[in-house]
Amino acid sequence: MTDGNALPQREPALTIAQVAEQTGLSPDTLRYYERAGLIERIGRTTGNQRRYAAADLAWLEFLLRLRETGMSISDMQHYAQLRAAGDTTVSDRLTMLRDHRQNLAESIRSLRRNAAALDKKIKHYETLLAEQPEMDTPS
Amino acid sequence: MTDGNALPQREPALTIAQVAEQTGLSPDTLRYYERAGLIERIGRTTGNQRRYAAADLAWLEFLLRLRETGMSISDMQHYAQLRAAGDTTVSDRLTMLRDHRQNLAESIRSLRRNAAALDKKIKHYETLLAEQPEMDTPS
DNA sequence: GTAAAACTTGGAGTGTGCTCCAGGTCAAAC
DNA sequence: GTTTGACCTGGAGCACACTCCAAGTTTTAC
Repeated sequence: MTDGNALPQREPALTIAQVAEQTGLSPDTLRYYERAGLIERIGRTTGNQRRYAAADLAWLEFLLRLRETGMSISDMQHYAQLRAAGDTTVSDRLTMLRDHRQNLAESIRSLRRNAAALDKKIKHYETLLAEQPEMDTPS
Repeated sequence: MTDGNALPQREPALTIAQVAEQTGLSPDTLRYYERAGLIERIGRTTGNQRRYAAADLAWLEFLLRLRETGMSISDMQHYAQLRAAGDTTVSDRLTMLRDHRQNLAESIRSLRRNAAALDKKIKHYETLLAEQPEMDTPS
């Protein structure tokens, strides 16, 4: 939201390939996120090529955190819209984050329960193998 | 194509709808899993309708655990093939489970890191709101 | 015995989140 | 100043994990 669209001063201004490198996303995915409205329109060179500012990077990294914790694209779109709408949406964003945080806590708990059950199964197999170490040699 | 397939005695023998109810999977998904080879062919009535035995239920529940911890269908297919191949594959299955368990541990760690970062963001927003409690009343 | 509900199959369709492509423009290196 | 590689857009295509459908059969309830 600087000017119409010009690049602000002398910020780092990374190319899409550099951002891809740093985030682990592909250039295609970066363009897809922008099209999908997860990212506000990135500043361009006079030749219409994207140049990412440090703030864009930070926002991308936040989005990645949401993604890695299982937030859907459509929820991220919603969050991005709130963010774009300005300071009056802070409490809505907080609500979204708290909800997401709770879901996350629950899914971590669920994973830990399943991990414990897996450990049991693994121990069971280990016992089996310890009792019959070689199947190749019949009695 | 029935026989070679008859129902064993007087086991519980649940219908597909009952298994769907108990596992939370849809009947379509249960049939899909069977077609995909995640489940061995389920016993049938003389009229060709599926009747699930207790062992089928137990296997399904194990599959669900793998699924919930992020194992792909194709990996589950692989595991199911090993299982169908009999006791000589126990050590291969153990290897798969250990690998999966390690991936799971790493993804739990990652989720916890992200959860901590989310907590920071949430606190930041809470502070913001505490400082400017009402935006509705301009100064 | 019959009507309604549940089940069967093979195959097509769907939502999500990318990923690839064609045809063209732009930037960097020489 | 020209070549080479990076980038642009709109749109098609893809992998995954289901989900739905049509047309027919079986089971259950009465």
